[in-house]
Amino acid sequence: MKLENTTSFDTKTAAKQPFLATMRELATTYQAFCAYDEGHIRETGLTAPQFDVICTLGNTSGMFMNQLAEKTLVTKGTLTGIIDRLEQKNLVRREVPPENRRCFLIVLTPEGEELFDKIFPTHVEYLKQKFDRLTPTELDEIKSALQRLKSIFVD
Amino acid sequence: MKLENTTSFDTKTAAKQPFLATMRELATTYQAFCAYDEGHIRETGLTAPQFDVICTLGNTSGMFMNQLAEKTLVTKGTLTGIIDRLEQKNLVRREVPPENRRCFLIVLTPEGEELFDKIFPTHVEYLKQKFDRLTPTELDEIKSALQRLKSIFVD
DNA sequence: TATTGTTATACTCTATAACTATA
DNA sequence: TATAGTTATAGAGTATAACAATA
Repeated sequence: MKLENTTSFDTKTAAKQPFLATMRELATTYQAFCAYDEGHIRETGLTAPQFDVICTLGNTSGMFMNQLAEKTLVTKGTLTGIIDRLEQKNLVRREVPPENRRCFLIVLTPEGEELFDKIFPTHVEYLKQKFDRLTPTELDEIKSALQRLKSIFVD
Repeated sequence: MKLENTTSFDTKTAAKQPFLATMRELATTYQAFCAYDEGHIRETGLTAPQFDVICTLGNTSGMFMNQLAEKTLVTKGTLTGIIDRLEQKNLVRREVPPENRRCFLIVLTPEGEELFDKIFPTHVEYLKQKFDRLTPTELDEIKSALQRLKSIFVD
């Protein structure tokens, strides 16, 4: 599960600060989503960061470590370890582009692509099962609400 | 940061599945919040799970391991380690209730309370700075939207 | 000198399951 | 037997910073 934030506040404080309820709702909603999401990821034999890397590389012609680190929100040092383990599993490989030999292009191997093709549509379908309970309007309203919430953390 | 889920999907798939945009919004909003939240937690010298435990114990008369594990969403085995480290820092202690010597009551030490009293209001204030950018109505709309979203993961 | 990525170090957390002590 | 928590095991991710190779 690995949650980062504090979701339990004593009631005295919560009553005085209504925003805490909204914040808690964000955390618990994300938790509920993650619990569901991970239920499926676990079955793939990958860890969540590994799964994320595979999905990020899927349908691309490869990415550099720094791009991949940015997309998946892990530091370059951490990504090195993740890629190492995916390489051991023969799911990705490092290619050295001749024009800039300082960087690696991380590419899915045929096995990696095969896994992606197998797990990705299944995963989307698995998620869709739940999200189908929302009407298109609701889906949109929720998206807008989240965008508004996210906007307060910018700058 | 430690995120659990996949947020990048290729555009082809995303176009066909609008719910992915909403899902991504949930993840990135939570990320934005966490990045802000953790900025402050780091300064306390605690890890996020440790901070969560201290905040959960604040203004209570103590909690049993199993209650605490449930509240903070970690397994009891993991919590043992977290409490061990907080005990080493002299912030919490284990008390054995005479009526049931199978369990421990985890209580903040005076140092722990002092830390809580110092960091908790500061943390709430730190968060409030951002949430004050939302009107009460917006705060409420966002909360409702999140509740609706969370509801799809129940059962 | 700046950039890309690796390595080293050391720690925290995670999952799972077996185990101890108490009830 | 059931419950509360610990311990054992093994692995994965995290942060930070120093480092090598390339540009």
